[in-house]
Amino acid sequence: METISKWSINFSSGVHVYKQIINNIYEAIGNGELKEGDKLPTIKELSEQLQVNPNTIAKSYRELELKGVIAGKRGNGSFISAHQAKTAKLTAEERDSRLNKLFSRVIAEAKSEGITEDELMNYIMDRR
Amino acid sequence: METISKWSINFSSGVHVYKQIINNIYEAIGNGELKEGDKLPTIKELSEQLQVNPNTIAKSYRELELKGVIAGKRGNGSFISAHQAKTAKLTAEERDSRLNKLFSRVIAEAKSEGITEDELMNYIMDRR
Amino acid sequence: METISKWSINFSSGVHVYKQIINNIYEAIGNGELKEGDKLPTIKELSEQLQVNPNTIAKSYRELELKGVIAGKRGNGSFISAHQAKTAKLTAEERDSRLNKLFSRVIAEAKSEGITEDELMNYIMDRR
Amino acid sequence: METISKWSINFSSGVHVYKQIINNIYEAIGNGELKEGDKLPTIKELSEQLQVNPNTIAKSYRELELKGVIAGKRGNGSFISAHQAKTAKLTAEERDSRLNKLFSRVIAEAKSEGITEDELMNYIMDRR
DNA sequence: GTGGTCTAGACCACC
DNA sequence: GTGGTCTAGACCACG
Repeated sequence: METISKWSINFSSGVHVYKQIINNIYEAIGNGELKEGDKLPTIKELSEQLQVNPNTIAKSYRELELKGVIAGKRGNGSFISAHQAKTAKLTAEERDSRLNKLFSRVIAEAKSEGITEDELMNYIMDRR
Repeated sequence: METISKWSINFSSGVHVYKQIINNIYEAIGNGELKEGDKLPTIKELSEQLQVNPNTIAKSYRELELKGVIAGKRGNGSFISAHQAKTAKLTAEERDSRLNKLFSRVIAEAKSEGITEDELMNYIMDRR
Repeated sequence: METISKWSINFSSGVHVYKQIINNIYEAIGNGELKEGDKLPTIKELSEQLQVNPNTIAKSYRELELKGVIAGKRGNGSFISAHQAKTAKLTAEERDSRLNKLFSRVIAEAKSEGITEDELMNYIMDRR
Repeated sequence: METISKWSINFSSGVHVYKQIINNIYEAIGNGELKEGDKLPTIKELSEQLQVNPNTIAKSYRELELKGVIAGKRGNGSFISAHQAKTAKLTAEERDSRLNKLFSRVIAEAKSEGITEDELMNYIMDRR
């Protein structure tokens, strides 16, 4: 559960917060950081960690429960459900296509903010 | 202008429509599909093509105009502005701050498309 | 917050309503009536007080938010942001460019209120 | 007519272009640069000088003609009308009140763009 | 309840 | 005909 604590929410990304939480959970499942039967962080825990209102976390969990990805045990927290519902892996082709689009956007956006492509790349390298 | 017509909107991705439009435009600029002085599709055109309310398109265009990325000419359409080194030389501090914001936003959006942070990083590394 | 309630809109001045609202906020900040962290009137409040559609107020607030002047907290209202030296050190060139734009804009707005360019300049000289 | 040629239009001031033109004419009358019987620039002349569409100039002249401030002579241009319709001089008090508001806004707006009050004042001094 | 997005449609400034 | 403002009102995310 401690490894999960690098989740982060961007409040001005144009992506709904509850959706970002869902996405993070999907990613963690894909990563193997969360496996069948693992316990998810409490709503209260996540709420404090991500600085997000508990209701918002609850909404994310509710939506995942509806899809059968997780299951809530009354008073015991929520757990990754035995039923798979994997992240519907993208084909390598589709993934690369999206990455191409995404990255050419990043470059343009960076430039429009006065950042060169080199500065961008250096930043990303340092970030690892 | 015909090459642009493959823009598409995902209404259930959790990413705001006006933001997706902005992203598409940044992508096209990054791609080289749109260059300085090029004419953007008319608000009405895009509105019909993407099945989105004209005001929503207008909102996207306006936000880009405020950022100086495009410029609207009444009665003539909107155009890609001269890309600016206008934001002037940034301090290292300010530059890193912008990069942080930009990149954390990108991560959120990537995840909303089913791309993990690792996949994103690997892609960028390979790209060098 | 009560001192703010003397804001007023002139619907026939030829100046856009959303711009007048922005101007009022800038004025209040310049006056010292609004300081960092202060709460702005609710969109709904201002809307009723000024007899202007809520969306128009929202547009003003959003534009100021994009510029980093204010920040909106969902369910809590909008607040004056920490005033930034965030735009970083400007080059002399860029600074003069911004001053040119700003000041020529101000002249246009002054004239729209019946103030001549000479009166404006004299006022500023006297002010020193 | 040559002295008039310092009129300028700001297209992003939030003040309608046709209104700016009207304001400029009122100011010129107030200044004494334009007196009763003086000939106004041709629509075509002004259009080229200000880089504004002739229709827009025409609209400004039409509005001034309706108010009796100017009078058009078929094929001879437009002239300042004998009837006064002065600029409805502001009281010194009212004028100073508006200038106070205006200037405190300018300072706040400049600051929010990374310009100090000193830089602003120096710029204005140099501008004379 | 608050900010924010989106739709729909009227009207206007400008070309 | 094009961009842009404003209104009106539904609906949503978030607190």
